Amino acid sequence: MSLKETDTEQIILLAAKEVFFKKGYDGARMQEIADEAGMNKALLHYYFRSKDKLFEAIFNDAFQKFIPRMVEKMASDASFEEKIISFVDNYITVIMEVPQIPNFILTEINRNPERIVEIMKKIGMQPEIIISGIQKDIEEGKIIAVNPKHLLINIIALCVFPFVAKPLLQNMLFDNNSGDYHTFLLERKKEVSQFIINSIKIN
Amino acid sequence: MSLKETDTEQIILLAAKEVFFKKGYDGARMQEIADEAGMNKALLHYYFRSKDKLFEAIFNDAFQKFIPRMVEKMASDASFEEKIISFVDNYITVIMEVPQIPNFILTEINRNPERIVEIMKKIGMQPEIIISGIQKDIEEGKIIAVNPKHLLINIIALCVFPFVAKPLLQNMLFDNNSGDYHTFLLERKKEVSQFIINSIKIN
DNA sequence: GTCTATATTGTGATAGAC
DNA sequence: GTCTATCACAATATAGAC
Repeated sequence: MSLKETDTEQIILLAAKEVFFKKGYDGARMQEIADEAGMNKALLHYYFRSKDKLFEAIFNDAFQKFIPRMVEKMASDASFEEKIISFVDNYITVIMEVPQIPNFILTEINRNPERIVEIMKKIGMQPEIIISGIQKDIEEGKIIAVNPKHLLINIIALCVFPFVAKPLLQNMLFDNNSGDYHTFLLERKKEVSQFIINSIKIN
Repeated sequence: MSLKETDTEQIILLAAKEVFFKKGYDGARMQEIADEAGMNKALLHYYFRSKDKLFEAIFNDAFQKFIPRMVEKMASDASFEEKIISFVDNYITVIMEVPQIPNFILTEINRNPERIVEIMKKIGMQPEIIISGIQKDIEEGKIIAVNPKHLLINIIALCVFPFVAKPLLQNMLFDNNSGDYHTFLLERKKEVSQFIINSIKIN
């Protein structure tokens, strides 16, 4: 494949990402993507055939980024504290690089829940490994007895929610000063892991 | 106003809610709302003039339900434990009555963040009252020293996130068995308040 | 108030020149 | 590979009969 061909394709993907992230599938317009990419609508179809195919490329890539790399972190031999600190810090850092992803993914998944079944198979994220990892830590007396599924959801919720609800929380707590909210999100790396550790540590 | 007029209006609102909740503003079609309501498109415009106006009616109502009634609960003289238990139980119960609301509100707010400023004024939810309430509990030594804003977000995140991410979590943890997930959400009333209390209690 | 018919504009997609 | 022109259909909104 020539360099030029790959180039155009990447420009389209970048533009499409921009528009789909902001407007969602239904709100996005091929015309707007073309404008954003500085080219013609027809060219989008030449490279991706349809709006659907173009969207799918964006969605699959974003979904990969959204799914936390939990297995490596949580299934190690480190102490639970270390595992939590490392996971939370890493996950929030990753999301902050493309903070629109959580809202985009959750919106699109709710719009079309059937999509999940097929996606999950491709990814193979195996939550059972994390669940049983937590179970093991409980049995070894490292943390108090909790329902692992609830704990897992709690961890993810604490990391992700501030990004999904950003416009609301930003206005509610900081009068829309985006710099403040950014600082707030950085603080959360420590706050969240501390919050979790406190709630499950053995006294 | 005659009974018949109010009747039709209510039927439209009910149908619109159904469709807007599922598809969002951009995905919703006036035709589908009309079908759902068992009447003609023209009638929707007769009662609400435009898709925008109809949407606004739905959105404002849903937003009211989404904003937790925190002030009453959190500003009382009860112990912090009691306040948390009461708030979490109540909020999750309210959301479970119309579980599509969190995703609907967060999607639409991200799609059009400008909307918030104006809405927030109307509501007057005064988060400062809750923040300073938490501050007071800290000063009185009822709970450990934490950043009140982070604690507030944590509480809301733990309650709301499982609804926003339902399709994902349901598939991830329960192989799409919706009965299991419903039970899981009911369990959270206790799990979440316990989780919060553990993390901030003084040893 | 409620319906049918229609105006009008928007939007994904393709044909065909260069 | 990239562009212009255009098709075909979808969607909001209105006109006007009943």
